[in-house]
Amino acid sequence: MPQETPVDSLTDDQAIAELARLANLIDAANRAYHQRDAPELSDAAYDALKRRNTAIEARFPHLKRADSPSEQVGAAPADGFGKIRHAVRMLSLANAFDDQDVVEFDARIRRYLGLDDEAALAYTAEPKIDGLSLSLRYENGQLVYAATRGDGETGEDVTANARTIGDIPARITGTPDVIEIRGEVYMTHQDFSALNAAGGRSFANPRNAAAGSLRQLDPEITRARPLRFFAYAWGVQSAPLGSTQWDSLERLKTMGFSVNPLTRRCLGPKALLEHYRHIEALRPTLGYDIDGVVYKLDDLDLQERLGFRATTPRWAIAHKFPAETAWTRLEAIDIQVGRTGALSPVARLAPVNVGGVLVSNATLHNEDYIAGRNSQGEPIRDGRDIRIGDWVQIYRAGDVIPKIADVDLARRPVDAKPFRFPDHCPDCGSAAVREPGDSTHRCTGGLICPAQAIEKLKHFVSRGAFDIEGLGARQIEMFFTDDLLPVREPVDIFTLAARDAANLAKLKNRDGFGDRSAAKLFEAIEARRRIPLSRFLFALGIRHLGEVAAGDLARHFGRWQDLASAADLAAPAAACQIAADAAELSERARAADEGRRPEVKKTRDALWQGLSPDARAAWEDLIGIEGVGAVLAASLVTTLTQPKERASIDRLVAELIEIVPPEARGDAGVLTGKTVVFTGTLTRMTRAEAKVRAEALGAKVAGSVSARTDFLIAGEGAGSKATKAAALGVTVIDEDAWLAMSRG
DNA sequence: TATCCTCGAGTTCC
DNA sequence: CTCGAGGATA
Repeated sequence: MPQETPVDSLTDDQAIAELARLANLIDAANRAYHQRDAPELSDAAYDALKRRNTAIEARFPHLKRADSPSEQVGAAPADGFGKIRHAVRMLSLANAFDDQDVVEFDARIRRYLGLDDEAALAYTAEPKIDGLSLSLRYENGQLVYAATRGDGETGEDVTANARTIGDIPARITGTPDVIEIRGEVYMTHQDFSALNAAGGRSFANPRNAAAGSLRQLDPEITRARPLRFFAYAWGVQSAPLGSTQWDSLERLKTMGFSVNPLTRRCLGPKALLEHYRHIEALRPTLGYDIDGVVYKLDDLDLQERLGFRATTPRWAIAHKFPAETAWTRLEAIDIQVGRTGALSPVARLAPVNVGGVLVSNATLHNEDYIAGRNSQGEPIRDGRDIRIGDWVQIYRAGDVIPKIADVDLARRPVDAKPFRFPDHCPDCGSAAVREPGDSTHRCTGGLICPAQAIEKLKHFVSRGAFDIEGLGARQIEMFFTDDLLPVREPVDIFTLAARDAANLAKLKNRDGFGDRSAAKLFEAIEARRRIPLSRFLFALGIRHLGEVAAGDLARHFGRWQDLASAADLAAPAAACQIAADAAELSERARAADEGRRPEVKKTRDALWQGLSPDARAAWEDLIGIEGVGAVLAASLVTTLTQPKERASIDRLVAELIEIVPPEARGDAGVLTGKTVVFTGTLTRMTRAEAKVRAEALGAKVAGSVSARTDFLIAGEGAGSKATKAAALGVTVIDEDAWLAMSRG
């Protein structure tokens, strides 16, 4: 890299050239950051470019460019692509990494369907192409749009580019009126080498090349790139394609799509594994990148019965090939502080190429992982005795997260010492303690720890939470340390505009902001003064309270005020729970020392006796919510009733216009709003299946019978629950009645 | 009390 | 994407 001329000694002409060069570099970096099709600059290098640009602009204000990078916020969403909402979510798949995982996948499905002893199930197995997934929508046989996967819900409209790909027919015949075809866009090794040799830019690997080519603003550039497409799935359809996965794929072929020729139908996990080895053996000769084999349950009716987990279908899995590895030196171990105060060690590595990606960091999880053994001194799974200066073998777990696979003890420096985990927060200096039974050290600084505060704020504006456009991690860090417009807690975000108006120096005149971006940011913030209760709760960043639990709580309470008062009522109970846990822990330790059996129930009961009925009722109500247990409840209640935390939340609430209660569950189901409990053995469907069924009909499925239960569904051999239900006057129905009801 | 499943939290590179 | 642990269940 050439030595940079100091800003002060630049001539006007040199400054113009330099500003142009910087604008180009920064623009390219922004695009790379956004489009993932080029190697990215490090944050430090990126910042250095921006700083130099700003310095030159300050020295030569009259030379500032119209498209100055300082006018743009961070990586501007430079997309010329429209957004398209997928009619049916684009899925991701669960992964299997060894034979055992595949056997379990099959076993899980049989268990769920209650087919334990029956003949082997049929699956399809096909190579998992390492490209990018694309969804094609055809209406009356015409291609109407093509969308990238995006986040699964919404993708980018790349229709014009998709039309230039030879494997993608513009028109298909003999199909349902409306159908979405899904598949993978990829580039062969040969085409990839030719493209890179032809000059212009060089891509790191075929996948990046395919991604970069598909996301060209000019479709003519895409046309010139040798992209290909394999179809493997379908979304909405007005008529079924077949009754099995296999038949449907055959149907796709007759429509004119390429389906991977190595797709096979296999009976049972053994056959799947055989085909996996076959594909693995052929891998080097295929001429395109694959990263595993996908297995799907063949029978579509069974697929439908199995349904989905949060993000993945239960009826499919991706069996990944072993990851690539590389050796490098561990130069240092740094400690990062998370939003809950967790201290996480990170390995700083001499940069090394692992499967086409330059890796310089790797997670080390916690103290035990680095030591290779737990606090009792027993070796732990995956753990290694890792020391600074060691040669370590890196792989990317699931081809993404860098991890340490192995340590070369022969090359360990003689003076290398075991890593001593810090007992203080590297950021605020507070004690960092590791609770007994916990694997992580936690900073006890709470609200006073700046690292925690920043991470909490980042979480607050993140996607599932307040999701404020134009306010990402980078901006949060900037505002946190800002003297004029500080943002130290969530409420500060909502007072930004007013404070900016009152300031002499305006945000829009700052580095990294312009007229437009400042106004847009304020607009985005305004829009969030109305926020769904579930998002609001999730945004608070309370430990153990994630998106799902936040949704559960929101549905249960409906209004923020109701939840807050419930927390106030339950406060003594939460304190009691925590005290009882602590007492139990020390009692167990003492009992172990003295060689007697611990007495825990008594103390717990004694503490519990002292509670007011109101407190107890409020607590029981919380614990009664499905998915909410004592740990979450205690965390929630103590946070909400801690005076400083609560004051901060109240300040935030005062700035909001409305915390919107969740919409009542659609009244589509016959069981909407009802709470049902299952007991005994169901003979015609498994418990798990029945639960999903009931929920689809709008019911809440609880584990135990209470006065709030509407129906108890009693299978064979129902016991105490049935007795209790009778005593409480709860309606008890048998399996036949349930089947009739659930068919509606 | 033990076991299974799902969620939460933390992390990397693009 | 993975690990740990919370929560549900047998």
